[in-house]
Amino acid sequence: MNTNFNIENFIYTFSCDCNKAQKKTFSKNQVITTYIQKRNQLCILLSGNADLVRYDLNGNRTIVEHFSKNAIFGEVFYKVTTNNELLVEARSNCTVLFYTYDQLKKPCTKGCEFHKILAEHLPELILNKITDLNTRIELLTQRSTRDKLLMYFSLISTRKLSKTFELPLSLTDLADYLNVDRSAMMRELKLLKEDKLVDKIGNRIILLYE
Amino acid sequence: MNTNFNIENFIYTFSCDCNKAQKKTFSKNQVITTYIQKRNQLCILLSGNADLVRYDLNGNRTIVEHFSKNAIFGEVFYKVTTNNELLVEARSNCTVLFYTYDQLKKPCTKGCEFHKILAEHLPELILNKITDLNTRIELLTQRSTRDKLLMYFSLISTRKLSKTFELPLSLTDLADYLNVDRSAMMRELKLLKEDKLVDKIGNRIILLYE
DNA sequence: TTTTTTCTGTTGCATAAGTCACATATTATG
DNA sequence: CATAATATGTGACTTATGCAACAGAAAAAA
Repeated sequence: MNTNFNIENFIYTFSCDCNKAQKKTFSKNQVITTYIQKRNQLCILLSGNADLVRYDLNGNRTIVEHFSKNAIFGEVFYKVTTNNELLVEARSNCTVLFYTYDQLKKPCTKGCEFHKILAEHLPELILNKITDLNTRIELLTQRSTRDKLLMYFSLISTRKLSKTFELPLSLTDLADYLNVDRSAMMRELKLLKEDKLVDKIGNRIILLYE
Repeated sequence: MNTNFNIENFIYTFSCDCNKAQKKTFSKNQVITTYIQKRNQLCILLSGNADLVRYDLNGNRTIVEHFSKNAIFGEVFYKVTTNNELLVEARSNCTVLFYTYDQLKKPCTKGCEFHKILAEHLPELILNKITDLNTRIELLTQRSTRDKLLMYFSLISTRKLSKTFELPLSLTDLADYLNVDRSAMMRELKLLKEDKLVDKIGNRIILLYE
């Protein structure tokens, strides 16, 4: 999903005269930013994991996107105007770079190394984001809870190169990510076990098919 | 959703020595391309409308994305490997530019105008794509068929700046786009009419709330 | 440690949404 | 124009999923 290029190392190495970007750290469960459609904010996640979470008027919670190292996110990408609350929440301790789109758009007048390297790698980061979003859509357009679970497991499985893996999410979060009711998801999980398609020991998933 | 910049005009104006891009035209319902994960294809829709459509093993059809003028699409953005068939189908007559990602990535050695302008505007096109995808996810994560319909109508309404508008899709396609069963969607549409939230005369939708 | 909070696992019940089937309307096509 | 093909609209029935509620396990906090 993510590039091997390590922006963080580079950030630590180089300093940039013209750089208006802010670097901040967050601890688990802190709110990194809210989407309020004005600042054209663009962020890069240097380390840690975070989620874009939506709370709707009925109190429903949806994990809209999940971000890991090198993910880009922020208001620039989000023109949807509903009344819902959109927060980026840290899942673990995080380091985040804050830009505005304008800062990134125009080339650095001072010709500094920092901007050069960032501009060079931004297209790749963006490309990764698009494939992530497409994968997300693929997941959400699965017809049933069962299909969503199976596809999610399959994605993690290929990422980890193993039919056995730890769930990177709590089951509560997984339900919010797959956009299904938690108890309904638990029921389906049980049925998958009964059908000998999937086994689950604690946090560990074992795919039994193929 | 899309930029005001008109690539097509520009394409007709400039020619490019180094340009390996192919420009092709398609008539309604023709298949523009299939996603087969090898060629790193990247396409720009110069004119017309097209859909990325998925046919799954149960014969279900899903409209994954809808593309209009200046939309970019192609395999580069799509790393999902399911057994499903992924086709881009022309909804109307279309003109499409075909690139590979490699062609776009490296700067033109001949320094021609064509590449310069394209490179200049590509970030904006990509940004638009990301907001489109985020909107798509927002739509798909609506809880109920009713909510999906209401959000879809609201999107078109803001785009058209009017509470009255023609549906740009057939109802059959709309169901495939919202990822719901067609007859269930029809039922919900009837309920929305009964609840005096939405009216529908033929192809025309009238939003009655607010 | 103890206490509190969050997460997991499960149930009964209600209901939204899918399935199938068909009639009519509308749009393509020979 | 006639005929085929596709889209719309609706109803009866089934099923999947959501909802509410609770108990025990695990994790976090005091």
